[in-house]
Amino acid sequence: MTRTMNISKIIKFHRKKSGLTQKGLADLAGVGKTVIFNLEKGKTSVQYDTIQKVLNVLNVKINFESPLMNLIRETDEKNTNL
Amino acid sequence: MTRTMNISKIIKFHRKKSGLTQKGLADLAGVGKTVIFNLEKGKTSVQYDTIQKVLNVLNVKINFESPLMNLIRETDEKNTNL
DNA sequence: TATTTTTTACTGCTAAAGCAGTAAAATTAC
DNA sequence: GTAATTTTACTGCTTTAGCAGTAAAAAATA
Repeated sequence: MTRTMNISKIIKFHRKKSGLTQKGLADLAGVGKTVIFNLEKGKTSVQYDTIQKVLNVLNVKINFESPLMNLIRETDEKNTNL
Repeated sequence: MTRTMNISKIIKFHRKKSGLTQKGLADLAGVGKTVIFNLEKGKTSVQYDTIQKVLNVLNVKINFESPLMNLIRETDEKNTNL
């Protein structure tokens, strides 16, 4: 299921559901406990790859949505790089 | 439409479709040109809010997907904060 | 209740993100 | 073809993310 929602709430909810403490999640994700604390506090000046590490542990996928999105492969077939 | 894809390609594609240069997009997003260059180059150690600024200009939404996602509002109704 | 665990909140430190400027390479336009 | 634009790539600089450590506040547990 796909929904638009702030990261803060998503992380906290999934962490709780996983029965993890902030420190526990941080260790599993390979980040400092401060990152989890800050994210759940609502801080968004967190590096994208750091957030990815956390969401990976929690089994949360990041998707991008736009009207043009489905045109990428079809019109730009040569861009197999990147 | 929703798809899982790397930010790099998404940004470059949408920027081109918008007829913007890297500098042009950077200015509209209020970030440095280096950010656009790095993002399109594939760098992921970019701050989340910085990416948001860029994607906002390009009309790209970030969604989060997980099996638990639809349970958030229902089971955690009091969390209207955050 | 008291005790343990967890969360919040601060610290000083190191590494690096983000910036503007410049210049060369590549692309596009004429 | 040349000229203009755009992209790539590098600078030095300032700000800050992320880290571990500590401690107090809050929450959970016995």
